[in-house]
Amino acid sequence: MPKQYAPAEHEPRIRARWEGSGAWRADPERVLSGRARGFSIVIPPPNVTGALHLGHALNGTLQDVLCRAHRMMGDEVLWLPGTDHAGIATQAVVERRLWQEHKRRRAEMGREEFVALVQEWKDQYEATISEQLRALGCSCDWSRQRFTMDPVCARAVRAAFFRLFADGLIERGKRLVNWDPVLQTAVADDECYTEDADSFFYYLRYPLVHPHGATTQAERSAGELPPADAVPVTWGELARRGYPGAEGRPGDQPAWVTVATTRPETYMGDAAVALNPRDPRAGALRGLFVELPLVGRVVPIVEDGYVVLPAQLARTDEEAADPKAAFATGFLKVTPAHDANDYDLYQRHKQAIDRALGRPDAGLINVFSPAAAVSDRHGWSDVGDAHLFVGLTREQARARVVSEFAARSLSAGAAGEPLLEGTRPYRHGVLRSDRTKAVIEPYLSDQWFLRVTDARLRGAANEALAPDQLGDEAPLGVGGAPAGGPLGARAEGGLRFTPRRYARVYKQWHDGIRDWCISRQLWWGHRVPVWSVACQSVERLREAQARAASEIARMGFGDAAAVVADDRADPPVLHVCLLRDEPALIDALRALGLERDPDVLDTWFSSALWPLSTMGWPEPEASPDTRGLLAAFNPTAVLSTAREIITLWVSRMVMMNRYLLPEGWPCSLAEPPGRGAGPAPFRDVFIHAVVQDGEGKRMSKSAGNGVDPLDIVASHGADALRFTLCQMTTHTQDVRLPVVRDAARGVNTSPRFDLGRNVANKLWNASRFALSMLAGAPARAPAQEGLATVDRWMLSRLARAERAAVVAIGQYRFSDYAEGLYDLLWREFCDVYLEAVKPTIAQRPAQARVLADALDVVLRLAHPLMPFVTEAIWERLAAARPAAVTPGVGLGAGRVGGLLATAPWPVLDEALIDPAAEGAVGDLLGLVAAVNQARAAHGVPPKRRVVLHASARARQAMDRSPGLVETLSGVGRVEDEGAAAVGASTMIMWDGAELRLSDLAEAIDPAAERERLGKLLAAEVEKAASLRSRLEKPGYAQRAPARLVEESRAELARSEQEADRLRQLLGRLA
RNA sequence: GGGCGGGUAGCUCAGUUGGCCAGAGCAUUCGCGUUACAUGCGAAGGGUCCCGGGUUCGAGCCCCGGCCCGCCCA
Repeated sequence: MPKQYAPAEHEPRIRARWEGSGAWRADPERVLSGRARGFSIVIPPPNVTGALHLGHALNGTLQDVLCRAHRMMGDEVLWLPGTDHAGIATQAVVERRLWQEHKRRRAEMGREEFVALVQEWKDQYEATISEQLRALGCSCDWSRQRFTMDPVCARAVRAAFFRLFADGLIERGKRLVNWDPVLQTAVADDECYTEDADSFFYYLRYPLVHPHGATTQAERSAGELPPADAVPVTWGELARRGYPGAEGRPGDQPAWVTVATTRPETYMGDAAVALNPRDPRAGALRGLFVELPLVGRVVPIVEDGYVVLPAQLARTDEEAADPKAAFATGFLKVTPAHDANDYDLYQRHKQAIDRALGRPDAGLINVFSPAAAVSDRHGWSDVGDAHLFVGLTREQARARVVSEFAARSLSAGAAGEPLLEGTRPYRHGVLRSDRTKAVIEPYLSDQWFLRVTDARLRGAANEALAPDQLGDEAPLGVGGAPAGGPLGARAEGGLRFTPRRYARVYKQWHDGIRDWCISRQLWWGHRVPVWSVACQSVERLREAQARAASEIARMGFGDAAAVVADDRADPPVLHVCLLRDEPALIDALRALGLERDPDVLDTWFSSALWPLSTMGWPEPEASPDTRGLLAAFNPTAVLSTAREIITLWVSRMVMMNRYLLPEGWPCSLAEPPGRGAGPAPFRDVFIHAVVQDGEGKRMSKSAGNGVDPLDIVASHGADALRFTLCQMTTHTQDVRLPVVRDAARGVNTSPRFDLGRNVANKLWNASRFALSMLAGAPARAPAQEGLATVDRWMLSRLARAERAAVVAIGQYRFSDYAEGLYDLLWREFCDVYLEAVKPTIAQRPAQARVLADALDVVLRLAHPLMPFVTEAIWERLAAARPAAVTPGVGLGAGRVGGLLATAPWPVLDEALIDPAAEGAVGDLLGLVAAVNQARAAHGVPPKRRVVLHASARARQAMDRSPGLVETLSGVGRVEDEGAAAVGASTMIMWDGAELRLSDLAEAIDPAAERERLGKLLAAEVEKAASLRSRLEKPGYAQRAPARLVEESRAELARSEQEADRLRQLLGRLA
């Protein structure tokens, strides 16, 4: 074996052995027949837009640790890999490349050709991603790799959509969405970012009017038609109404209110002006209206607490502190079709506004085209004199509105003040599209919505939480207490988050959830399976509905088609959702005028089905690759992911799984779905930390601070990468990884990975040494001799480490797992045990056996974390180890191909835990430390063997672990206490007494000796003083537990005794 | 504005119901080519546990009030 572990020489070969063995392929039969417990994980599918980053590597490592550990513990493991089509992201990337490389637009090539092109891109990246995961050693079941748009997943999407549509949970409606005017599609909040921009508040004057001219209320109720023109309200009238400040204005002139806005270009879409009911002007304005300049629309004034009072009217400090208060006038233009807050405000005052404007939904006045240019063809009809804005872009329209308002005034003649009262610079956040950087337009459009607010979805998701997740009491066994089997079949009882605090995030998100817009105006994705036709009237709609229903029934597709007639839509529209593409039926629908919806579904719709679709739902038996999977492996054991995914994905998976699987699952899929009573798709959700750079910044391509996991595999090896990532994974929300540039290789790396590399190398060398000793040991000799204390110590440490590893893994404490292994391997197996066996192993077959067992146990415990190096060593250990195993140690053989990856987790009897041996070796290690400190203080050359004059007690302790102290501290000879010292000598303190150490050199430096003993004395005096003051404090003896008081007293006595001895030694020196 | 996480050695982090003079790795300094490993071994230095109060025999940990960094939601 070479002196250094060279990962590149082993990793490809071992990967090939693993993958060739078929050990990763899950067998649902073993679960369904009760022969093994199932343990499954579905991978959070990476986007096909790019290569994996360090976050993926971290998550992949954690999942692999869990899978490998459970596989070794005897569970049947399914780790299901796959990728996500990432609709908008992928389409945008491919469109950009298409333009850069071929100067072509997708519109020129048509939908089919474009989708084929994206497919090619996807194939390429999917291959890259799976290769990267393999390079990390991920033990995924590659035979079952899925893609969110492959036929199996597509079937699930179709079935889920159909089910939800038929149950009335999917509906089409006009709503405000985030609109990317470049891609011309709705985008989700998480596909946008906010950027601060310098802008202005514009102050626009809207004239106050009586809407109905001179008609009185009495005349109107008598059916008199109002005059066409509104009648201006004068300042005089306002003054009579008690409007503060109106007296100062010319009484015969028209009055106005001033709205403050950052978006004057949307004023054509105004449906009202709002002010706060607590505004002192509110009363005077009640019943009045304003007329929009140029447009001529007369809109009502409504009162709503949402409106910010201007700073001078603020009643509380909090109101005054609102940054908008400084800019507010108290009047808000309400543009429901172009602002989400205005939309909500409109919903609250819908009756009043619709009545004032004369028809239902009249407030939704969309004045823009999908490209965000002013348009009178998308819902705006009363253009009036505002036609001069039509056709302008948003930016042009803003400038033109401002200049028109500046140029016009309310009253004719020089006295008139301009409609533009002024502008003030204002810096505020502007929402932009991730993909195109375009400013997002809140846009009113027809979209498909999933009513996630329904109790069957949101309610079911919240109810899935384990009851103790939201309580204040810490649950027993955070994140899953091990109980039962090796890793514990935790008691049932619902979804659990680890760390637990994320349960609250999950719950709170649901409480504020809105219906989910699931349509996207893209080409890359699952196309909405609905065929529709708009009808001229409700009567026509009914006719069309009847014809479609009879066609469907006649052709025998009653179970595969759902018909919905929407008579509230304008115009009324008939929708038919199809479970499958049935060409004959589609032709028949076409003949009735129905056309397929061009939109595709939001990517998260298919992601939400991932634990179902990957396992073949709704027809798992249809293919050999999915047969049995759903029943055996859904619910999965755990989902491991990043925290921003809780809302985007975790919640939606829970809703879908609970909705689509029947109550009492696993049972027959033919059972009717339980209406939200099915199981959650996983028992645990582990939220891992986000890896940041050394400054606490998120790693990103654009910032150039990212680390490519494959660069680390190349430089340090996969095991080193895995160890370091695991070791960092605590339960905090983020972890920092200092990033440095490796100029020679032109890549980013981190010194932290050296730790992992060193650990792998340490394991390699320890094994190399252990194997060489085993080769020389008389393996076959029957072991008559008992075990030395240090052997029992080693077994005890192994037994404890095994238990600690199980607990750490079971609680997703990956850092504890890694550090526990580090201590076991480095501090105990290498620093102590390997040193201890050096002088004795050749004569002690039993010790050789313990050594082989210890190495085997270490390899097994470390395998989930560092699979490559442990597998490489285990190959060699198999040939070198003695046939017999130490009693109490259970080490089964590899189940498949002699692979460690398929070998059982070690079993170590409780009886191996030996506190006496641990205490004894601990004492000896204290002696070793004392000797080494004395050697260092006197500059004794490392090679020089010294003489230890041991007390009877020391000698006895040493005899039980022969050679241990000698090897570790360079003691060449042990003499009796009374024996004459050779050469220079010194005293060391051990167990409250001093021992002489001699033959350090020809002479020692008295100054150095004084310094050393002085330091020891000072420490001892400090310690004794602290103990004494504690004991002297009133109440300590009475109130502290007796055990502690006892210990303190004993410790003080020992400390004082040691200090006395040191004083004597110092006195003798002087 | 609401919620959450963090602040402990130069750096990255442990510190589980409050109880040994507060720990690890890296970095630093000194010694070492020592027959498993220099990706190693031995030793040393290094701390106002963010600040201020409180509870307690005892606080890094619990309570109250601040400050700073970060994340999520609105």
